Order: sequence, then C-alpha cells, then structure tokens
Amino acid sequence: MPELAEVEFQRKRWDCGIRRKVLRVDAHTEKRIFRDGEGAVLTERLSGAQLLGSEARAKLMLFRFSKAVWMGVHLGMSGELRIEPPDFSPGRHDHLVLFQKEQSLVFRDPRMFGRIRVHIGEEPPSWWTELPPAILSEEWTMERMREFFRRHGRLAIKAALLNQTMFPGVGNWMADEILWRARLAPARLCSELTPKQSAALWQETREVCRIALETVAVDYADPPSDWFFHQRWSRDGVCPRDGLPLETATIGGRTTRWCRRCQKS
DNA sequence: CGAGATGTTCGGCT
DNA sequence: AAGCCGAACATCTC
Repeated sequence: MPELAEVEFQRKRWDCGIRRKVLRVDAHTEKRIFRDGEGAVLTERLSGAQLLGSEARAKLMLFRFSKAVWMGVHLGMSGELRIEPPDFSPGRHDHLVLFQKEQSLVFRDPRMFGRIRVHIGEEPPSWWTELPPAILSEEWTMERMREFFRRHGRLAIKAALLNQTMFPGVGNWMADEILWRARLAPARLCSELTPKQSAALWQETREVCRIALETVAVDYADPPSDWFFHQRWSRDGVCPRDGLPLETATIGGRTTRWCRRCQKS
C-alpha cells in the first residue's frame, strides 16, 4: 500500500528496534528484492550492528546502523515492515529478518517489486542525499512545477503526477485525489493548464500530502471520509461532490478514475 | 479462471 | 534525440 504517508507509517513500525543490536540476520539474498547483489554484504555487516535511527522521504526509507551501514528500503507494490517475536520463523515472503533480543524486524513482500539497497560509509549514500525536493519543502515551488509542465507539454497530467522526480511520494491514489480536488480531468495535457489551474494543482498536491501525513502516517487511519479515496476503489464509486458515477480509464499506464462533470477536460 | 493491484525500469517507437 | 508508451517483473485476491 505504499505511497508517501504509508511509507512513513511503515518506517515507524521498526522504531522499537532502535538502539538495539541485531543478533542475527536471515535474508533471501537470491530474491529480486536484493537485485543490486548486496544481500551478502548486508547479512555479514548487520550481524552485531545496532539500529541507530531511520527516516522516510518520498517512497524510500533509510535505516542507519552502527558499523557504518546504511540500508535503503523501497516497498514496491506489496512490501511491508513488521514486528514479530524474537523466535519468529520467516515464511516464504519474509525476505529479510533482523533478529534482536526483544523482537524481530521483518521485511515482507509477496510481489517482490520492492528493493533493499546497502551503503557502507560514514556519510549517507548519494541515492539518499540526491533525492528531489520534498513536496512539502520550501524548494518545491510552483515555478518549478510549471517549468516541468513546459518541458513535458504533451504528457497527460495524470502521468505527470506519477513522475517521482517532480512529485516524489505521489502514487496512483494520491494522483487521482489531487486531480479531483483541483477539478482537472486526468487526460488534460500539461501544456493545456491555465495559470489558475496550475496554481490549484500545486496547492492541492501539497494539501493532499499534508493531510495524508497527518492521518494515514500517524495510525494508518484512512484519509478523511469525504475524500475521493473512498470512492475510487469501488466499481460503483460516485463523485463525493455531485454523486455522478465515476469514469474509469488507463492513463499514464495506471487505472485512473475521475468525475466527468466536475473535473474539467 | 482471468483480470487487476497504492511501483519502477527497460526497450522500442516517434 | 528526447520523450512517450507499453511490457515486464511475481504473487495474491476478487
């Protein structure tokens, strides 16, 4: 389930392992999860290391350990972090287990689109420090967004929202939520937006991120009940504003739902 | 049983 | 040549 706020929620699940030592590591190093081939290094280095802290940015998490070990976790489509008892026996999809005295930290991912990467060094890795500006940061300006739209004029706005360089952390449901709030049809091209529509999109993007982080990221609660979110899953979903049945199409390679009446095409 | 699922990457085409 | 699009990845659920 991992988009911005869900990733932040999952990251915090391992917080009880902070300042505690990893006694033993069990990793399915041959799986796609470890496609960078760093599984062996990770297993060897993490044994005896202490988990020092973690952060989440966009859809990526970074776990910092002693012995100069950094571990990046991307949850893909079906990844999750869990806490299990110290004597946990990993199942088929539990690709990484860090055994501690008090509990086990587990990474599970049935579809294996997730990814675990490793960095050894005193400083954090470049794949972390070079992430684009977060949507809720000061650098994420409207001008930057409009410049992106100029460069990608023939791209559908829905596809643009899924671009992780411009909209880091936004996934399929967040993109549909943002477009619904900004009253823009998903197939509109980036070059077609009026300044007013760009401004609305910019603002709603930040608003959806902000509220999602205040609700979903805190206790995995669903977003507020009047959100589009709740309608877009069901085949018979209707627009929360006017009750019209939602449209469905594939845009930007993903299932997209919108209201024909209130989202301007 | 087939279709689709909250993601990314690659290769081909324009 | 940049940039867009569809396919592929692997498994589960409806």
